[in-house]
Order: sequence, then C-alpha cells, then structure tokens
Amino acid sequence: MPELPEVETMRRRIAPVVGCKIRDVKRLASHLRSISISPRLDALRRRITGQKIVGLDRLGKRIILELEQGDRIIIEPRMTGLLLLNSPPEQEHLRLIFQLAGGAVRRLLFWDQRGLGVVRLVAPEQFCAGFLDRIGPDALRIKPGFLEQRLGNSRRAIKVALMDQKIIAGVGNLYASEILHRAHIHPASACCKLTPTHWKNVYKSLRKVLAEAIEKQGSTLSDGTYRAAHDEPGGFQHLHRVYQRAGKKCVQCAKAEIVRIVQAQRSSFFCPACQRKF
DNA sequence: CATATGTCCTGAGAGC
DNA sequence: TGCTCTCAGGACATAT
Repeated sequence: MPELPEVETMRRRIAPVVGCKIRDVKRLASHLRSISISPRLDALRRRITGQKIVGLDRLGKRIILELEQGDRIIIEPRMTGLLLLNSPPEQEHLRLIFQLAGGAVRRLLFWDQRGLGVVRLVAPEQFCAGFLDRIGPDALRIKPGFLEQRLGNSRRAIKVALMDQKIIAGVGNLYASEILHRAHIHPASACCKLTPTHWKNVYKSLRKVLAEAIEKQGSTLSDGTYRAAHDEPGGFQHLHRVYQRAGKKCVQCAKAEIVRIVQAQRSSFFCPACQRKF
C-alpha cells in the first residue's frame, strides 16, 4: 500500500542515516525466501560496505540512499514494506538489517510482511540510463500542464493512467480514487475526453490530497501494517472520502452512496453524484 | 507503439 | 472448530 505520502513519511523518519557509514548488511537467515535483492546479497555487501550514506531521497514510492562513491541503494516497500530505525512491528518479517557506524543511528531495518518489497543497488552509470528513464517524474514535482501534455491523447481511463509510474511516480490505488473524487471526475473517464479545466482540477486535487496526506503521515489501512513516526498509525485514513467507503454516504454531497468498481483488477471508489464521466 | 492482463506474496475474513 | 476460498495492490513480464 505505501504510496507517495507513506514513503515520504518513511524518508523523513530515517533521515538520521545520512552521514552514517555502512558497516554490514544482513539478511535474516530464517526469512530468506522472498525478499528480492539485486545484485545478490554477497555482491551488494562487498560493494556497499564501508561507504558513507551521503544523501537520502525519494522518487515516487521509492527510497533512494545515495552512497559516497555514487552508488545508490533503491528500496521499494511495495505492499507492506517499512523502513525503520528501531524495533520492527514483529520479528517474524524482518528482512534486512543495515548495520551503521559513525553517525546518529546504529542500524536501518527493512521489515516486510508480505515480502513483495525490493532492494537493489544502482551503479552511478546506471542511475540515469536504466533507473530514472524508466520512471516518470515525482508526482509533486510536475508542472501544471504536464498531465494534459502526456495523457491528453490517451484513450486510457484517467484513474489507471494516474497510477502508471511511467507517467508520474507516486500515485497508487488509494490516492488515485481520492484525487479524482476531489476533482469531480469519474475514474473511468477517458483521458482524451478531459478538457483543460478538468486537467487543472486533477493537478490541483493531486497536490492537495498528497500534501494533506503527507501532513497526516499517510494512511494506515485495516491490515495495520503501515506505521508512521513513533510506530503510530498514520492519520489520513480518517480523511478518506471514497476509498473503502462503498455503500456509505458521500461526505461531500451527503446524498449519494459511494460505489466500488473494478479497473485493471483494482478497486476504484467514486461518488456517482459528484463525479461525472466524460 | 499503446493498452490490457497475469504474476508474485501473506494474512484477514467469509462461508460451510 | 477448522478447513478452503477470495481478496487486498505494489511493479513488472508478457500478451494483444
């Protein structure tokens, strides 16, 4: 589930790793099964041990640790991954431990209940050609006209297109529904049917929803896996207007009930009264 | 090229 | 009660 706001919260939370030196990286022996590390752990360890972490960035839903020799460790939490400095929610799904020295913290943990998370090393010469060029700009760094320019001729449904990380990075299933509700646009509207005013509303809603969600430190859903600072749940789930609210009254019009449909094998939620299909 | 579908994973909850 | 089934959705591989 972690989307841009949750990953940004993780980034802020682990900020003290900057300035630390990587002493070792350990994969927990009893949980070798599913974490995906590329290159293999022994090669990764050889390459990163002794390097200092000089930068910490985020692109969409990915965390980027910048090392002093220009290598980057890319961490994708995917569904249930969490980056932590202290104790994990439970020992069982603790996947990876970076042991650190010479800085403010002693370790960085990657915990991941479902094990879909990915950790990989990107060499300096592969960062632009190989990593950046396969992913769109961060959703919070696009200019107002960007979405219309990229999607204005597309026949795809707007909600599916917003979730395409090659277009923009950071919006997933939850926030796509929330953004479109605030923009008054039905999730199945074809991109090419939207007017410049619609695109302006999408842009404004996107910025507003993501900024508010970051401020609330993200959304913790019913599975409870996502944790914000101090291991507390996030706060944005209380502000969801449509996501997982099928059958409940729309908080905006206070009349219609929220409807769930399936698009690209994912649930979409919308208000049939507030959101017009174009 | 653009767009759509299948796959991986674990735990919660439904239904019998 | 305890089993089986379905569902949740990140990103990418493969298919149309």
